[in-house]
Amino acid sequence: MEHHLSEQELVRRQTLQTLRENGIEPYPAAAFNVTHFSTDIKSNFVDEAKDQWAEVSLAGRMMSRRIMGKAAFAELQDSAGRIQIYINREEICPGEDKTIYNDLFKKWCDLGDFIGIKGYVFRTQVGEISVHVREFFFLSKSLKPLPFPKTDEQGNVFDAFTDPELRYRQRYVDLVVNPQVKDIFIKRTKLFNAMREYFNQFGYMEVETPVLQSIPGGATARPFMTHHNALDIPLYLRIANELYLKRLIVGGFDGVYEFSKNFRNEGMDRTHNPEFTGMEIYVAYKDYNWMMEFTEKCLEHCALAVNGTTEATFGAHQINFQAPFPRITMRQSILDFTGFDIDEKSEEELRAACKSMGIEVDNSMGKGKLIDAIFGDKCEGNYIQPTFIIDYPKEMSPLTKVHRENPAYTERFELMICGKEVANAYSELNDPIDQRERFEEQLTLQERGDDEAMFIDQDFLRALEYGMPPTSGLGIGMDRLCMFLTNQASIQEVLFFPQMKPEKQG
RNA sequence: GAUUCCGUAGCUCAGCUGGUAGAGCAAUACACUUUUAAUGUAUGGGUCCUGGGUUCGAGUCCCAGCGGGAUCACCA
Repeated sequence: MEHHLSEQELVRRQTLQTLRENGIEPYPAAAFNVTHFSTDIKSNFVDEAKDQWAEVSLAGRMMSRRIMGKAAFAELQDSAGRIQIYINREEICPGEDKTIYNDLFKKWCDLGDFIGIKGYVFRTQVGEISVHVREFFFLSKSLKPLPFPKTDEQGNVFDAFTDPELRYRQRYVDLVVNPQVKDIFIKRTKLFNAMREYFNQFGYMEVETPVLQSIPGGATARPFMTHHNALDIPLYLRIANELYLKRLIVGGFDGVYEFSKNFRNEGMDRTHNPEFTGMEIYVAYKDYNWMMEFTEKCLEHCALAVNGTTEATFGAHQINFQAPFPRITMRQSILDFTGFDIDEKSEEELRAACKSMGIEVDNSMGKGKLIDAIFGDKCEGNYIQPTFIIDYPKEMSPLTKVHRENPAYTERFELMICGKEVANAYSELNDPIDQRERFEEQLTLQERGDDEAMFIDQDFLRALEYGMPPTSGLGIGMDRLCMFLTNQASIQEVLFFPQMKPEKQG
């Protein structure tokens, strides 16, 4: 593991020894009572009420230090932010013994070490709110030097810790030294909390369904495969949780939802990670029209909770999550951007249309895939503001109820933001005979060479045969939504630990 | 998977047509009682990603590999 230690690491290990030799435990067990956080002090302190700030106790990492002989300034970073502390030798070492200042603080403490301080809040000559230290405690030793970005008065950052590989592999370091990174993840948690809160107010129930599935259903994707030793059967990591949530609707719940880690054994890029988080919710006795309203209000609520406004910036785009969102049928969308009407067209006509538009096609593609190709190529990218694309062709929606007015289409919508799919919802197909036929069509597609067609889940069909109420379901790509709400172009920036190739072992 | 760029001190980076490895911060030592990218003086620190090749000589040129970024393709 550690076959080579740098000069600085050796020095810190030596200092660790020195601490012990002087009776100071570098990793003390006792709790340290924190009474205040850095940013609360800085935003609430007023000079007139400084008596209220006469006893504060903070803990965190020492991130910088400016020693001027018998006095010194340092910066303490806690979970909330940073605050300057002032240490005066005569005050923390009033007696003969000056060890705490001369040795412990000046020599045995390194940048990155955890310290605890007790003292009072004051304002320095240049006006910075700081903590005047009366007592100094050593809390934990840091043996590896952190990268220390510096910022000048104009806010220019020097020596920033920016190498993506290091940032992702050592996210703990990234979080310590890059406060803007921490903010993204705070927003991510706010997003999840806001969405939960929105669902819970209607009494919908958060549930857990299997991650290990013997039939990976509910979506079309290559699964990760594993093996259960005791049962001696193959198992798959879920690619979606849809079919299990619907079983719960069959079981009699009116509304169920789950934040689901899904796993897809496919390519990785800046919008795809092998494991990602979906949210799916199913509500009985509703249809996709109801679900559209529910979705736009939910997202408006979430945007407000995360950013305090429905406005969001994504790259060059200004987007607004204020409900309602426009609704456009897929037929109309394709008509708008290509002049081609997909209505009542045969597979051959669609294939010819694709070719004339310069879209690559092959013989494994059925009507659904051909239409999807046109939409993906010519339309999708144009929807910057949140927009519902509705009424998808039947062939590309095997789990969706046929449209009540036109059997060539289904009652399905996707929500597009900045040209990307963020949500997908249906009036759920609950006719078990129809569902079986749709699965069988998928099987035909599979035989034609479509390796993404769905597997047939016999138990799910059995559940439908017992009867499922009319239901609408919604799936949201949480990572993608998080990217839009935090203005991040890469999924790796909204995942604490994005997938990386294994590090080479030294 | 394709194309392209990158990998040098703990961090951020320089290093020209090949000729003894550089800076700032961080570290070490000393000085300094209100500094804030603290300051001043001095010092130490390198598997130049790995392995081959060309060459008298490779951080530099060539080949292969490893890792990463970007773009494209694939991917409900």
